[in-house]
Amino acid sequence: MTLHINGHCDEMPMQELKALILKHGGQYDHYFSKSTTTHMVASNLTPPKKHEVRHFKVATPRWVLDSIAQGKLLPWHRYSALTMVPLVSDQTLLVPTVHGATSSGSIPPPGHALPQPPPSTPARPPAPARPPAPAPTPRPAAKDAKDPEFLQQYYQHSRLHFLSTWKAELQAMMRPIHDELQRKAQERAANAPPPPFKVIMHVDMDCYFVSVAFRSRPDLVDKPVGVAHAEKMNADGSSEIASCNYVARRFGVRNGMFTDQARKLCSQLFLLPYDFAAYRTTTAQLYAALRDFATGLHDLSCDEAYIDESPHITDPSDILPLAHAIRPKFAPERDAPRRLGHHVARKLAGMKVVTAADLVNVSEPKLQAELGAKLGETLYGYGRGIDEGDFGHKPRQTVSAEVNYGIRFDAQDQAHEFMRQLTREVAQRLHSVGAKAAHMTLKIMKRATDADPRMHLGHGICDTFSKSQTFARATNQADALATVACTRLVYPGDKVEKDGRTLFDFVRPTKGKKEKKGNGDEVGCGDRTVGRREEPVPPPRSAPRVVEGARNGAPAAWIEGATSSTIAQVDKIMAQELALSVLNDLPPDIRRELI
DNA sequence: ATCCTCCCCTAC
DNA sequence: TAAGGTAGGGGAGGAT
Ligand SMILES: Nc1ccn([C@H]2C[C@H](O)[C@@H](COP(=O)(O)OP(=O)(O)OP(=O)(O)O)O2)c(=O)n1
Ligand SMILES: [Mg+2]
Ligand SMILES: [Mg+2]
Repeated sequence: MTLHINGHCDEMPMQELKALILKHGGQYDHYFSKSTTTHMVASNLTPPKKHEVRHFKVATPRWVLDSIAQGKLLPWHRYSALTMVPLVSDQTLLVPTVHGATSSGSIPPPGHALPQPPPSTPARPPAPARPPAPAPTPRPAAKDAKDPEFLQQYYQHSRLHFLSTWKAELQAMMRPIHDELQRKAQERAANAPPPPFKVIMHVDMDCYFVSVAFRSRPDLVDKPVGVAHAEKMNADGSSEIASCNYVARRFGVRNGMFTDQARKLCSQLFLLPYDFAAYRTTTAQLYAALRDFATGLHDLSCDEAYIDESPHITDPSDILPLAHAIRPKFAPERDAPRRLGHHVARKLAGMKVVTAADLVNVSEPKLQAELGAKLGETLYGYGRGIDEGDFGHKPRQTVSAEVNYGIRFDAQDQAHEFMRQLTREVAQRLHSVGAKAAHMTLKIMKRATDADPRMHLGHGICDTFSKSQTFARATNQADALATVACTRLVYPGDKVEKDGRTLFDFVRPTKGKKEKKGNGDEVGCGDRTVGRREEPVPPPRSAPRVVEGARNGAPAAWIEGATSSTIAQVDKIMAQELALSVLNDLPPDIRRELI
């Protein structure tokens, strides 16, 4: 059973109550979750709050203390914290509990029952009533990017940030292993005939985040389950499902779907929380295991890798047995096809290409005309079993930090302060990989006029703008990056009188496209004014100019209002020594020009 | 031709 | 009570 404590309770500090619950075999939800919380514990609820939670099982802390003291689970309704509210008759409205029980007063199976004091640890006697705990006043959650704590909190909770940064860490971690495998491969090539077949296996963990969550919730393996942040219990909260298991997929639930939509498809869906630390250790285990099977290893993501098995294969019939050996539950029918993005898939469907086999029916020029030269050629090859994709690692070319959530600035200094935080982040990452950048790009997303105003903290429909600049010298200094971002790529416009709400003003505004995600085949871009070569970075130009730009014919020299997103990206990163040596190798006249 | 800048798209 | 990041491939169109 899983309890959530609402507000503070009169009997004892919340932390102590929580510790008691955990100690005696209960689970604890920091946030109430419709799908995992079985009971709520509350001392004093305001009438509106009572109304809000009237469909849930809400008991007083005394219920927990008495149950522990008596060594058995007492019926919660004797301790209901909702006595002022008439009991509802429609119990079917109750969300599933961890045990699937929907009737009130259900007693969980013994294995999960709250009172199970181990003989060695006598139950703590019920705490005597005390005065209310001193107001714990934890710092309120940072609401949006105006809050200086926002960035850190956001990163702690963003799964996409986790995926991306963990992938970069993985690649760094794998480099020595990769080098070693490469060395062995060269040795083999020198001493033995090349393998008759090139066999690359694609290893991908099933519903990764959910599978990790199952380790602590084995009771749910047969249920439809997703991993997502807790939703607001009341009404309209919804969060994105990072991963869902195959039971849930049978209902149509998908990774990346929002919980409100998912629940319409599958009302019994259970949602479990993230556990980023566990993903890390599990991924490390995965890669350690794969290294022992493979003669080549290409890390793709936290749950996925290519392994080169060519030397182990002398005949095609060896392939499946080997795959079975590597993964006992290997299921050929689940072998994922190459997935296509929305836009490409639509264009292909227009050519009557739905499966890979259909690709043989389309000529290469036709594919190239529809999809671009490169992708057309690549897909033409795929249709014929040709994949020239290389299996190597390239050094990283860019480092970037980007936030498109919680961006709600009212004034320019807020926006600039946030830019300073982002550039500081980029500088730190450069330092951590021992690199400097020779180029920087700033990207801004501006909320489109037709964006949905009810949007919570997401970015919604936006126009995007970007501007980049080459540095005279490569740098990894946070201050330098911040200066460039705030004064060279973007600067406070002259027309700040606009309610004091001018936020960013592109030195050279460009016309943006319609939206970030979604069907992006509107008009192409254009309207680029002259790009004259920028001066070397420090010192910044003293007199920035305002340039009129146009989007759909309207003057658009500044961006105003509740804006959206920011990215600070540095390009052409290089080892520190290299940056200097390249510079020193330049002919003196060019060098003087740069410095 | 090739490079550069700004933009789009994809994957996890 | 949510947490739409991040890196890379690549194209259009102008500059060189
Ligand atoms: N839109 C997405 C897609 C994936 N992920 C995370 C959660 C996934 O568990 C993990 C791995 O992604 P996969 O594409 O491999 O998806 P799963 O492993 O969840 O499912 P499958 O069994 O189809 O591989 O990345 C995410 O947060 N958001
Ligand atoms: Mg997977
Ligand atoms: Mg995967």
